[in-house]
Amino acid sequence: MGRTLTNEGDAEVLAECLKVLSHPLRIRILDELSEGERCVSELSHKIGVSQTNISQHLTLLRYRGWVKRKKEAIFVYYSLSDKEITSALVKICEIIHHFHSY
Amino acid sequence: MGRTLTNEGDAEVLAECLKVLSHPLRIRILDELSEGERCVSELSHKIGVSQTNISQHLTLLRYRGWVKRKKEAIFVYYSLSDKEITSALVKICEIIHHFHSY
DNA sequence: TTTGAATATAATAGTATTAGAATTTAAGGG
DNA sequence: CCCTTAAATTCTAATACTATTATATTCAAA
Repeated sequence: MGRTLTNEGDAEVLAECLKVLSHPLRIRILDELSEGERCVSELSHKIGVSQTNISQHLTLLRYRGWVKRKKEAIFVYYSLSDKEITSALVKICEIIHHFHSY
Repeated sequence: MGRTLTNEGDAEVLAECLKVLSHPLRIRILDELSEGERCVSELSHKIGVSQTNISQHLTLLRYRGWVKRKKEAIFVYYSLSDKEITSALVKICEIIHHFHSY
């Protein structure tokens, strides 16, 4: 088995991507969206944090390509930008799980 | 497909684990160690950052269970605490890669 | 066109991370 | 012992993150 990453830049980019996932709220948002699209207030209620805070995290997730936005009347619905994100999360979960039996 | 995480606590723990991996230097350290065990000064030279800094990140990686330490004479050798960490990194890399074509 | 609900933005403040400098500990060779 | 090298620790300054508060925007309904 050779080296995981070919050049230095990859580590930077990978780290940045992982950092987006390294927040409990963002994980829970993605987790919730894996069930289907949700509007901000739904997420806010279900997860139990302020609308403002949810909105900020959604902005970051959208900016980094994890979720997409759909405005409908007065509501804004968010959903996973890719169907496979759910299984990706599951896989990452399992991998981490394998080393840290929590 | 159901929910990714069963309860809230999981998101916290998963986030903490991912946070450890969310730093370019720590990724490069794990990457380097996937080739075999290395002492601190080797890592410092290869990666090109100060011994102090490498040492700090190694301490974190060890504390969180990613690497192990072996003291030999005046040197301290670090290695992956689990052989499969390399393939885990590769997998996570591929998963992230799939969404963010970098 | 005023009101109220849903969302976003801006500014702030507190906290956490990080890197670097200096210091300390540990070990071996003279 | 003293000196040197390797590594770890401590402290500090700078920066980055996060949550909160307050304010603004958007839209629909009355």
